[in-house]
Amino acid sequence: MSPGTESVETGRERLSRDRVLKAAIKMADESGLDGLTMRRLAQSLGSEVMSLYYYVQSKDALLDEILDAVVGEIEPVAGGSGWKDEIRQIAISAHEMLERHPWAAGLMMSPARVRSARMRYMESLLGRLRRAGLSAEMTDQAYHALDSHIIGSAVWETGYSSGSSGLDDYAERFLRAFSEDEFPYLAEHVRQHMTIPAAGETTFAFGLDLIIDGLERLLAETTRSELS
Amino acid sequence: MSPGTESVETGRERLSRDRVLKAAIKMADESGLDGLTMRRLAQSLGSEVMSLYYYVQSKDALLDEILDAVVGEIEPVAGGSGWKDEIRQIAISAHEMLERHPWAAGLMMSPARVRSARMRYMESLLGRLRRAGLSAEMTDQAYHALDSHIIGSAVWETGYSSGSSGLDDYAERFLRAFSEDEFPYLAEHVRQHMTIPAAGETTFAFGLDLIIDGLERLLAETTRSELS
DNA sequence: AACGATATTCGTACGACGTACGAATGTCAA
DNA sequence: TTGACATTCGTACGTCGTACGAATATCGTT
Repeated sequence: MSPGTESVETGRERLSRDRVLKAAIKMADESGLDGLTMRRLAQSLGSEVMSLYYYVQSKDALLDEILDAVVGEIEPVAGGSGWKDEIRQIAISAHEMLERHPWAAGLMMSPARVRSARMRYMESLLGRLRRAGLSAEMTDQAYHALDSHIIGSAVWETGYSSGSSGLDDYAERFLRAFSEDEFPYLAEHVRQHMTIPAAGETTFAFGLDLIIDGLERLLAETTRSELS
Repeated sequence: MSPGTESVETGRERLSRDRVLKAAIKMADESGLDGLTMRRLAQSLGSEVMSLYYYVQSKDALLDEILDAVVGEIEPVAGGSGWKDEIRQIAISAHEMLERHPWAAGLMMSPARVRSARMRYMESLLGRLRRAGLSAEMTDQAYHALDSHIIGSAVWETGYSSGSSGLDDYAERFLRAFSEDEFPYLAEHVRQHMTIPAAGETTFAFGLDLIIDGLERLLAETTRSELS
């Protein structure tokens, strides 16, 4: 029982930049961005608030970093399978990342938060489009269409799943809140969501293919008119 | 100079639910959601904080209300011009609303905030799709594709225009922050944004038409296979 | 082993936020 | 004038991010 022998008492390790970031991501995943508090974060690490500021300049900087960390989870795509497939894979990987870390969607909107992983992601998407034969202008538009869809879908799904308990409870209360005569289509829509469980994946892919197929057609038109 | 004669001294009128909501919208438009503070709001109305709570149950309820107010600005579309045009008009009107009130995009994501104006908007969009001949399932998917695009685009544009001063300054600093050899396509993309001013409208319409045209094609396929 | 330098952790305090509670004030009918 | 009700506000609490500087731990040198 010499002092200093049982070095760890409450399981509290030395802090580190990495431990702080990991814990922050975990907390955001579990409690959302609002649940991520410097005090709660410190507590979860067995430390005091101000200790965090040795590893992070500010909460805003912390958000920058964990955003770039999760963006880095988007898998770089293996080449050689045609631009349609490759873009599809990138988009789906991004979508999966946003399902794991729904809070990231809201952060991705800001160009002020673009860091290295995000730049690599943008570069790969832009590159595939451009090399598929799209003009610079069209690449630009296509990129935004894809990103809008990815972020917009994530934002939607987040909203729908965040209804604490089961979605059905909410949907039923919602249905009772208005007359079906007045909103017949809306009623049908809500019922659709109740019967089909977790259609997120399918719905995302539906819109994605709408966009990609549209691009393919535009591309075909362009090249055809260039030949004539 | 009898007391009580000059009833209004600092131009401060009686408060009212309407004045509170209008001021809140104005403040959110000018300063963003973060800039909308109960204290600042009271100040702008020449009142004290707690006076607001006579007209509004909580800040959260206030957000619900101003969201529904601006959603109500989306123009109901005049019928008779074909479903493609009508859906296009609804989407564009929604997009314009979100340009006027960028903060609304972030709020729209939550199904918990669906109120009457929002329900009317959803009903009209769902109705056009369904009456165009889409199945219930396809209507569902199409609706989400459209909404994702609308919200996603708004979120993007918000980010890009919120760079305080000119975008160009930011873009140039951004360009210097990385090597063009490493990110050639990204560099081109940023330049694209610098040269073409305010491409928001065009870019939005580009993606929108991609989706709508895709729906038209799917619809054609469906009806064709039904006939056979 | 002792010391000084550097790295790491933390205690205290400030101003901003949303809002609960109840008292103060205004308005108007009887 | 009085009482009832509508409207406004003062005070106070607990939350947040974080500035500042003091406390403590760690480690290379002697």
